[in-house]
This record gives sequence, C-alpha cells and structure tokens, in this order.
Amino acid sequence: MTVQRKRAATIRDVAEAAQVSTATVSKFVNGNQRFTAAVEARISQAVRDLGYSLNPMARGMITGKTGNVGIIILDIRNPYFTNMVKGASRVAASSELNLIIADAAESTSPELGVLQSLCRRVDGLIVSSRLPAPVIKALLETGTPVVFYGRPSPYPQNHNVGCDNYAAALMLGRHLRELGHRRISYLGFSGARWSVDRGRALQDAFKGVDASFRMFDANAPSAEEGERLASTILLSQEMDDAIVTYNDLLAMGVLLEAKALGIRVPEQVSVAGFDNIAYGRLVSPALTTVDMMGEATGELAMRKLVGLIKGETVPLDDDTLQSRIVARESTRARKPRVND
Amino acid sequence: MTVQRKRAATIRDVAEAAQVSTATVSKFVNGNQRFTAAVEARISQAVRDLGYSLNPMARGMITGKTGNVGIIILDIRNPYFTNMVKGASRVAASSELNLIIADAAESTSPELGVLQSLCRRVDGLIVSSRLPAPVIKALLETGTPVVFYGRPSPYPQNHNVGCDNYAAALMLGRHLRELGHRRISYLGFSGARWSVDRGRALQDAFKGVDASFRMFDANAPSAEEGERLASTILLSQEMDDAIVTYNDLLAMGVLLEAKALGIRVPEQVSVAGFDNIAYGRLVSPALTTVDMMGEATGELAMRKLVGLIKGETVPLDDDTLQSRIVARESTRARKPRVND
DNA sequence: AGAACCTAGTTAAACGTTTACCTTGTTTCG
DNA sequence: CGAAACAAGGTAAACGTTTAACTAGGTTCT
Repeated sequence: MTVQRKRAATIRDVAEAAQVSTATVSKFVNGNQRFTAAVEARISQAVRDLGYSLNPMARGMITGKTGNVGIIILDIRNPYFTNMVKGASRVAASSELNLIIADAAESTSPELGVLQSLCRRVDGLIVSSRLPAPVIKALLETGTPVVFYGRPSPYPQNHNVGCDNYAAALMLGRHLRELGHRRISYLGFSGARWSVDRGRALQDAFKGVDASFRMFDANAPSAEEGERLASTILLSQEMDDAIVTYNDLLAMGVLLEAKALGIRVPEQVSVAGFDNIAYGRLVSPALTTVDMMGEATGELAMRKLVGLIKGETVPLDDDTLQSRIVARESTRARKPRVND
Repeated sequence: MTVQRKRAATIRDVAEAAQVSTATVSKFVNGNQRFTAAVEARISQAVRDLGYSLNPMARGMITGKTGNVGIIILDIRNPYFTNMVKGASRVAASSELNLIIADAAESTSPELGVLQSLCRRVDGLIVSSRLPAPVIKALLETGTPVVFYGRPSPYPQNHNVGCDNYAAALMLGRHLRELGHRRISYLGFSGARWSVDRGRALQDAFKGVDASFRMFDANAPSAEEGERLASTILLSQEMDDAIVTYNDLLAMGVLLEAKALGIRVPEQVSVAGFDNIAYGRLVSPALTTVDMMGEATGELAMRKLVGLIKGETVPLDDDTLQSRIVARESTRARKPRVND
C-alpha cells in the first residue's frame, strides 16, 4: 500500500481547459511570450481553477536543472555553520532555489556514493574543504558547480570563499602580543583544515619577540571538548598568558572549566576563540574572538554558486572576506607577576 | 551561455555496453531481481566503467517520489530548531532522503505559492504550526504527508509531535513554587503558538497559593530581545521572585541585562527558560530550563513522516515526548526579605 | 503592391527512467 | 513424461514538461 496523493493537474489538463496547446501553457507559466488578452485570460483562469503548479521533475528532465542547491556542512549545531546557512539560505530563496542540507557529521566522511547521488539532485554545491581529496576529485569530475568555503584553500583553481584564516589569526596574535602576552597555548582541532593556518599565524604574530607556544589538539570543535582539555592546559605547567582555541565553542568550554578550577579569566589568563558566534557575548567573561563572517560567507558563496549555475563568468579572485577582531572581556593586558 | 555539465551516462548507455535491455539494468540498480552471473558481471562492469548513477528526476516522474523531504522552521539560528534538524536529518539520511530546509523567517509568512512549489519537490513535510490557518489548509489539501511539531496542536486530526508545552510549563511552575516563589513574571513570545500554553500552565501551577503574575511579550525569541525587555521587567515594580521566559534565548538575555544592572541571579531573582539549548549550561549562572527534547522531536517527526511516505499506517497517538526539568544555578529558594 | 519581418500560437520529439506485460527456457512434480 | 510453475530477461508505453521548428495571419518597409 502506497500513500495516496491526489493526482495533480498537469499542463495538459490546463491546456485542454483553456483550449490551447501545452506549448502555449508552458510559455505562459514561464512568462516568456506575449499573449492575446483572451488567451491569457483563459489560461490563467484554468490554472487557477485546477490549482495547477508545474511538476519540477518533469521540467528538470528537459532543462537539466533541479531547482535545488546543496550545502555540505560539518555539524548543523555549530553556530558558525548555522550562520553560513542563514546567509546562503537567504540568497538561495531569492533565486528561487531550494536548499538541501547535508550534515556530514553523520558519516564522518560521506561515502562517495551518497555524494554522487546528492550531486544529481542539485544544480550546485557549497562544500566544506574538509572532504578527503579523492572525494573532492570525484565531485569536481561530475561537472557540478562547486563553491568551497574556507581560505586559504587547497583548491585554488576552484571557487573558495571565506575569511583568510591566516590573516585572522595574525590579527588575534597581534592583539595578544600588544597586551603583553608571551606564553601562549593554542588548542587546535586537526579535524579542520583551517586549524593549522590559525596556529601558524598565531606563532608568526610573535616573530621578533621571545614568546613560547604550546599546541594542543581537540577531538571535536565543541564546548564539551574545550572543558575536557582545559584542565590539562591550565594546570600542566606554569600558567599561560593566553589560551587561544580553534573556535568559540572550545573557548567557551575552557572558560567554564577555568571557572570550575577557580582560575580567573582574564585576570590570570586570557582566552580567545574564533568565529564570533552569538553566544560568546552572553557568557562571562564575554569572549574575545575574531569574527569570521559566517553569514556573509554563506551569502557570498551562494551568490557565486548561483552565478555559476546560470553560466555567468564568476571571477575567482573576489572571494576573501575581511575578518574583524572582537575584543571583549576575556582578554586583558598581562599583569606583571612575582617572578618577572 | 549556460553552464556546461558533462552529459552523464544514461541507463541506455549502460544497457548497450552490457548488451542487455534498459529494463534489466533498471531492475539491477534497484536490486529487485536475480541475474545470471554473466549478466550481473556485465552490468556492474558497465555501471562502473561509465560511472553511471541514475537520474532521480527521471525516476521521480514514474514513481512520483522526489527522494526529498522538507522541513519548515522559523529560524535556523535558534538552537532549538537546530537540534530538531539534527534529529530529523539523522533519520532522513538513514532512509536515503535528502533534507530541504526552508527558513520561514525570511518571509515571515511564506507565500502560498512558494509553499506549493516546495510541496512538489518533496515527498513529505515537517512543519511548524505557526503558519496561518489558510496556508495550512491549502497545504493539507495538496495531499502531501505532513507532520507538525509542537503540542498541544491546533491540528489534532493530523500528526503532531513534541513535548506537551502545558505539562512542561506546569513542571517548571511547580519547581518555582516549591522554591517559595510567589511573584512571577512571564516573558512570552506571542509569535509562537506555544507561548500561551506555557503562560497558562505557569499560572495554573500556583493554583491554591497566593501568587501574582505579570505577563510581558517579546517581539522575537532572541537574547537581544530578552536584554531589551529585562530592565522593564526587573525595574518596573518591586522585584519579582522569578522570571520565566518563553525560551532559553530570552532568558539568557535577561541574565545578561540583570548583570549589567547589578541585579544578582539567583540571589535576588530566579530566572528560567525553556528548551535546554546547549548554551544555557555555559552562561553564568547556568540556566535552569525545561528540556523540550528538540533532537528527539526531530527524530520522531521524521520517523513518522517516513512512515507516512511509505504508506504505513502511522498511529496518531504516540507522539508526545516527555519533557524534563533541568535545574541549574539560575533558580534558587527564595530568601525572606525585610518586608516579609 | 510585394517582400520581409513580426507575432501568437501549434506540432511533435525528446528528456531518462519504471513497470505491466510478454517470451523463452528451465525446473518441479504428480 | 507432460503440465504447471518459475526464473531471467525483453518490449514498449508512460510519466509531464520544454523547445526547435513550423504555420498563418498581420504589419512594416521600400
């Protein structure tokens, strides 16, 4: 037993009711021809009477377009991605494209088959650069328009949008340097390609001064994981001047655990993250971060994708957004210590 | 100039290469027949050689299925919905359905046209009950399987899943009552249908004791709006014992503004919300809330929808999830005051 | 006035599958 | 051993659009 959906009116039903050919109806609903008043009236009447709306699949067979775009994200619960999706969704809607969201977290690396099947259901794809190289290769070979997010990117010959991670981290590093910090821990997340860029830039920001670094690696970019690792970082040797994390979620976890341990932020240690998610402002101390322009990234990515789908020539080089440091309460100038 | 996508291999190409008919290939890829070893080998070889993957639109024309399901949410940035989507996404993926997300926030009430167009692109829909009644009516008339979320629901004859809002708020009300609170403010959000159920239950929880209530209404269920209204609530008369908000986001805004005003939570006033979003645990004081089971709701909703799509008989009455109070630091027993 | 061009509309093929209905050969069984 | 049942595979119609090519009548130009 299959579900019983009312048989919807087809273009033929409309054509018959309006006493014209299906071609005429087709042109009418696609709005690419002028009609005599009489014909126009008959068709639009028939459309209304029958509640006609065209079958996107039948159209798709001819035009080769699905009317859908896909976006592959790592975890829909991460507010950074949520912001991206928001931006992307807005421009997709304005282009009358539906947004298919594939949460890659389910299958850590989505099987090729699934991805290929997705490809056939969309006119274009926005993709995290985290996918394994062979998968990316197969994806590009399908000819599906793809925009990657995250810069710098390993796919320079393709479209990439986002803030420059190196530049962003450099900015944050300088901020901490100016505050007088010299002992820095970076809690990265090697599951994300951008993490190493951020770590490297952070170190580079301290070139010329005598600074020390420690690197840690999280298993997930989540607050829970930040909490779990915070005590290791906070208690493992003489205290850091500052802890920088791969993202705000990790930083918020660190903040929470620091509080549990009785370590005061920013008095004893500064903490900062990346992304500028909305919740960073609500915790205390309010989190210093770098705004990675999630929503604008999503918008730009989708705008480019729409361009590609329409076959416009989309330039490859206008796609780096400016990040912006958001200094709040969790970072502060280093106080001289007894052993200084 | 249109974008140039490689012409993908069709079932006919495969049939030719394998020297069988298209029907045979079709049966092969759909796995509903046995084959001789020779034929099977030839077909699977051809499929691999040509990189064949079937065209979902062509299939959809025949089967009437799109392979997509839609979910209409109010705002993808709200973590409650994000959790829902996560749950829904998981079961959709396991049923090999793609998830189309329509963020209704863009067009506050989505036009009927877009919705109808969406209907034709999906096999079923999960929908917020917030849509205007005529829209709902038109939606149901299309015959598209629909599952609503949020209970109690104005569509009892349809499928609805979620926690019982009345029961949940009753639970929270009793919690506050046991803590000795008697002067309560409720910051609702009339844009959401469930808000009134929560407000009513809250009052009912204090039946039999002498309690006073004030009601406020937010323009949006956001932290910013909570902040904006907090001072009005906090300073407008002698202080409340407790402030309950429509959701956690509003509560977190209230928390932030209270801090700015120098009002201490929970010492001077208790604050609680609904939803149990992940961030409530990270703010300080950690937020007391009621877990409305977003993820489980999403899972259940999608499970029901999948059942409906498959034509199974899905019972109407197994769809209320149990909510759960999460008492944290933002609520505390009322201290006697000087004028008591 | 005749040629050339529009304009409003029609015809029919094509898109890539699935599926009901055949066909043919093989097995089972009384 | 003959009939019935089954298994493996083929034939061709159908799904609901779009669109290239065409028609016929009207308008504009020279």
